[in-house]
Amino acid sequence: MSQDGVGVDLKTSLGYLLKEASSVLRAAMEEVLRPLGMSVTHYSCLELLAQRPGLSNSELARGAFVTRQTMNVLLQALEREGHVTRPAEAPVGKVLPTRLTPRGRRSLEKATVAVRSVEVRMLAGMTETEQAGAFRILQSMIHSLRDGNDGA
Amino acid sequence: MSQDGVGVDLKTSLGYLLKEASSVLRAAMEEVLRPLGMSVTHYSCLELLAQRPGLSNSELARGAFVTRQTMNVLLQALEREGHVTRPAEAPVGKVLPTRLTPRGRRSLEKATVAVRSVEVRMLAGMTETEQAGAFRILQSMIHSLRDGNDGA
DNA sequence: TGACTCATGTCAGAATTCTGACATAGGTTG
DNA sequence: CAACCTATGTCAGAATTCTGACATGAGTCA
Repeated sequence: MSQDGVGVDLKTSLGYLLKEASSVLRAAMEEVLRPLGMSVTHYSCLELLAQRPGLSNSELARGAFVTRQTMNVLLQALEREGHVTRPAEAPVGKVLPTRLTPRGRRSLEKATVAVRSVEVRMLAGMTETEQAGAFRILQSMIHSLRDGNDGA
Repeated sequence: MSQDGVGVDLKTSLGYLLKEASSVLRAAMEEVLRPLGMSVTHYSCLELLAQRPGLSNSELARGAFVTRQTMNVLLQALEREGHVTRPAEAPVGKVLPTRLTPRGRRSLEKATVAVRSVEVRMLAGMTETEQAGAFRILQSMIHSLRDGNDGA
């Protein structure tokens, strides 16, 4: 009655499982980051800046999967706490390139260790081949959903 | 510089990709549900009730990956709009079994069609074998993160 | 050059979700 | 039976994120 050919069976739905996995991952990350007084978005922002210094507010927002307004709020807090710096005026256009301070880098280091432990735990029991397969499949899903044709 | 052996390289991180996939999926679902005046959590709740009638508030919350307080707010709205019904008093304990009304069922039907189109699009380009592999891998991740053991 | 379009940073208010707290029901254990 | 523990439903307030809106800078095109 619930799946008469038209329903979405949650027990076998990849979308539902994806949401569950994401939820569990987020909870696990929050758990290890809480003792450091850091949220997941918080950490994502610092990690992005470490790997790609000089990212703008909007670029950080896209990388952390939040709106640029949300990232702006976070950046203002991080700036106030001395974890990141932004020039008072934009070198070009309106884009303000953001950079980690030494303090932000130290803060990130501890967080990275914690997050890495979660990622290692998540990958436990998966072979390298399986991990590569998972990577490819997730990318396929993302690509299919992004380049979406207009709804039929 | 960014991954001196200790960093988490976002470009190759399965956790990051998982978050991205989940984000894109959510956006795609919101896009098709918006014309129906329905949110993802909204839809999740109705779909859960269709497949497992009589679920309690707390069980629905776990199934939709939100807190029971959040689900309670949603259920009160759905009840007010006549999409679900709950008995005034608990048959046993404090648990209030929730059920879809005919109206809720009709509302869900439209949403299911929309969500199904997203899921189909997401799976485009994946063979049945790949889908089965993805399913197994996601379950493995969830299991490993839940029971902190290395699932090896 | 001027009009148009797009992306950005930012402020403000709304919506959503969460954390904290409380009372109550049921099971467990001594 | 009594004490304890867990789970549930619910209220209230806080935190987070989002949508709407505006001004500005850069690129495009006629």
